[in-house]
Amino acid sequence: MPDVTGKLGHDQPFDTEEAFLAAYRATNYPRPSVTVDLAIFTIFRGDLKVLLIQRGGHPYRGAWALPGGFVDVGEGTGKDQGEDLEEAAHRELEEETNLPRGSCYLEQLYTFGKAGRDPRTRVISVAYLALVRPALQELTVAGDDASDAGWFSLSEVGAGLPLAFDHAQILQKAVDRLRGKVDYSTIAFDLVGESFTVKELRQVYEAVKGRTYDEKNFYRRFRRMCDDGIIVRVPEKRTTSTRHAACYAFKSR
Amino acid sequence: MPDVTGKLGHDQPFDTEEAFLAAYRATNYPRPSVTVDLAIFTIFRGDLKVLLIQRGGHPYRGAWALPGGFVDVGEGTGKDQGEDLEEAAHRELEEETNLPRGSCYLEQLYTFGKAGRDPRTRVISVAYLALVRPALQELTVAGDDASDAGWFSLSEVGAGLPLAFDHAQILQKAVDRLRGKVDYSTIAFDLVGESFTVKELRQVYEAVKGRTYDEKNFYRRFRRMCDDGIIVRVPEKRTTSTRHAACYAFKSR
DNA sequence: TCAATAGTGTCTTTCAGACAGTATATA
DNA sequence: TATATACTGTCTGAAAGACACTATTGA
Repeated sequence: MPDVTGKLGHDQPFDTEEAFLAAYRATNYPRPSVTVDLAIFTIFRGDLKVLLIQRGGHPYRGAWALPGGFVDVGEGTGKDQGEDLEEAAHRELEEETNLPRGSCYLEQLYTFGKAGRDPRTRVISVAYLALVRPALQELTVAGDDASDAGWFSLSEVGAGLPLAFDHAQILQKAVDRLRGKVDYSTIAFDLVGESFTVKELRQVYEAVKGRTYDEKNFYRRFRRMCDDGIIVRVPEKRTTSTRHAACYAFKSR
Repeated sequence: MPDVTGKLGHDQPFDTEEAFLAAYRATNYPRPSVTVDLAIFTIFRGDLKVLLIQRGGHPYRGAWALPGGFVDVGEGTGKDQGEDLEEAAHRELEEETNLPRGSCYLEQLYTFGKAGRDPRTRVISVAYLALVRPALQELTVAGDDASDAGWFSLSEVGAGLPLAFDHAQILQKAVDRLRGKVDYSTIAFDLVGESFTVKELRQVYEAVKGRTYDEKNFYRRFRRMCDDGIIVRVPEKRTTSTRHAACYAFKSR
């Protein structure tokens, strides 16, 4: 039944909305828990990696899972409703990576709400997709610390590393979104350093899409982005080998 | 804090997952209400329409809103967790349109979870996008019945018809998704009849995108879809004017 | 001067947009 | 036979894939 009457376990009528809200008391109909789960990606040595944490307790004890946590809904009353969904995602991202807020790309992915996906109680999970630049990667605890968190190649996850809950499904959706979006958006620029060479950007595309790109054709595509003002030259030069490569930066506006 | 330890308001340790779950009791941490809201579109006389219902009670009494309702989470225990999120969307769609399940296109759109979006209590809304074929349109109560539900042109909604809650934002996102997806998916076929002429399909594209398409170029595009086997000829002919137009059908597989 | 990587040019196909013309059926 | 609508063809430009060549710099 739709909420056409505005009743949320309380009877009508009230003349004004103020009066209604003042008298309103939330019902005790069962409510689900709502979590935010994160598919955090980075690129490390030409490989697309996802951040996983090992579960210390039941259920799925010992299994690897996407990081996440509960959304703070405050007291749930009209006044104190807690944090925004997106705020929760930012907070979790910050907690998991130790990176300053706003340093990573973050977008909502999909909401997973099958009954029984968590054996404890009804949990609806709003999944987010996050991208960490290689330069920031070393700042994350997960980088070196071989504790209960780590970056995993997608091939590892696919081959014999089962994930907790429906996280394999969430991860798949995140990869699909990333792969699809890289073609028609500027999302790739959130997976390279602030300044980058043509080759570096190409390697991001290759890692994300899981295929190679023709070097020459990619140069042309790159130059078109320069012509369009999406990318600008920066004075810097990269000197990894004999000849030095020019550096570029993404121009957000 | 992420749910790395598996604790959901209950202390460790348990040797087996079975033992843990048997002893598990859900906590009384505040939980949000979760609703499913629907942006249901159809095309009527070359115009993209959305289904709105008028709110009979507070808050936003008298305002128009997207149809929706609460997700049934059962008792919230391990055993009885209620209906899947998608199931809730199907149920709402069925209730709102009176159309048989499976007769409409349905996909998850986005989850809206800003604190304060509902003045009563914390409500997280999982929005869905639904499409109703013109042929089915007349079967919906909203068609003729000038009661508390009706199909509205987007221009009407934009110009001086304020929506309740953050539904204007939801609607905008739905329109954007529809507009974007029509170019690279087969979503348009869910807005025409089972059989259709070239012109009819073009009019769907025009209504969705809010622009005109060159007739001849569209024919070419149409024929490519025929060549690719996406569309097949059906014996039927449409006889709206002097010359009869050929009819086609979408070939899902 | 050689080896290794940076960067450029051409051919072809595919598809979209602009535009002009032919075919068919009813009145 | 006239007219309204169904349907077809050509030119052009943007962009992607395949492939061969030139330029720069350190060792």
